[in-house]
Amino acid sequence: MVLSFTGEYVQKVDSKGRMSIPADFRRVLEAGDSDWTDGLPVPLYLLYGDHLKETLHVYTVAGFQAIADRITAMPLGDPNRTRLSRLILGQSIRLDVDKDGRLVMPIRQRQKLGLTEGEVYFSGVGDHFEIWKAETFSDTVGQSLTDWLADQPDDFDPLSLLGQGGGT
Amino acid sequence: MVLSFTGEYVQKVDSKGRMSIPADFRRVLEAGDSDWTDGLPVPLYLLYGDHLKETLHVYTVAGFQAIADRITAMPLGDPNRTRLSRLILGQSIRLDVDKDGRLVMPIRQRQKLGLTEGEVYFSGVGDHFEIWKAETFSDTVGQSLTDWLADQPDDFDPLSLLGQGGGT
DNA sequence: TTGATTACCATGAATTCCCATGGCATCCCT
DNA sequence: AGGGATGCCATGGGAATTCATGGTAATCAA
Repeated sequence: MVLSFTGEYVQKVDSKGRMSIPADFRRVLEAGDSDWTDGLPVPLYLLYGDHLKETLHVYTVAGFQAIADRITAMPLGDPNRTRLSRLILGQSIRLDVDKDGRLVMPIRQRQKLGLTEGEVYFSGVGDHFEIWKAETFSDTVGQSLTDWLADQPDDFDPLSLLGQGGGT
Repeated sequence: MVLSFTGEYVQKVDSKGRMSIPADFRRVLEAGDSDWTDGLPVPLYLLYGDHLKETLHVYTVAGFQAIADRITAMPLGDPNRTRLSRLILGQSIRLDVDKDGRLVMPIRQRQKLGLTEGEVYFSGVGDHFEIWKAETFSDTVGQSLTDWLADQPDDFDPLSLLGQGGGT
């Protein structure tokens, strides 16, 4: 897998639903569209399928295309193809980042996050990144991770959870 | 394993968060990126996951890729995979060493170390190296190591702690 | 028309880029 | 062996950009 989206960022959302996309993520989005050149708006695919509870996922054009291709490659009668089509293809939209580097998130998706105005949390996950309402993230995912860490020994190293391989 | 990051160094940090990466470490970082050639900026991955309390870890491109691969090789439903993704992939960024051999540490990571301006301590740990605020290191880790040594017999040899193995 | 979008400026802070300097260590030449 | 000459290393400083964010005017949609 290509390492692309990494890191986490907290950004503000104004009353119009505008939010700055972290500059690093914009660079990845630009690179992920073969048609993009300097000056053009930066495209992205926003996924909001029902399987995503309190978060939205963002893919580059290339990344989304790859997923779409795999879905359309499935047999026509396969019920899973239909389900995936509805969740992924049916529940995603293509959007552009404006020239100030901001994404204007449609009101429907904002509502899905329970987001009106305030802060959002971005988290890189390699081939895509997640968008959360900042509060929701820290109250749920962030908290459970912190709790889990607190239960580990003082000198605990998460990398010890990796399967085989050569570490220290 | 090939010897890579070894030794310790203290370097200055200016008000912009710039710090010289020890030349020895740069050589390792260069070698750790198969795409790197003379003249190109030297890349590295900076880890700042919540499990790292007062320190940051730096890996070569190859070293980080190896870890990322092992994470993504874990089963999708495994809760440990999710935790590792968030701690390692979500909380790390790729950075370049500038042409003067310095790393410009983003303000967020500087704050995590409680670092404003002053000195940092670098410590080689084989496949990666650690970055500490110099003061923090000497007050905590360095001190506890010194204390522990003081409790050992005069003729104590740390190598006696090694398991089995070769050598005279 | 009225609220909602979209397109355009504005700005302070953060970050990048470029150039400069003193200290060492190395290499080379005679 | 002496004496540069060279080059890398760690640091400092200023100018030029980029970022994130807020505000206002122009456009839409129904």
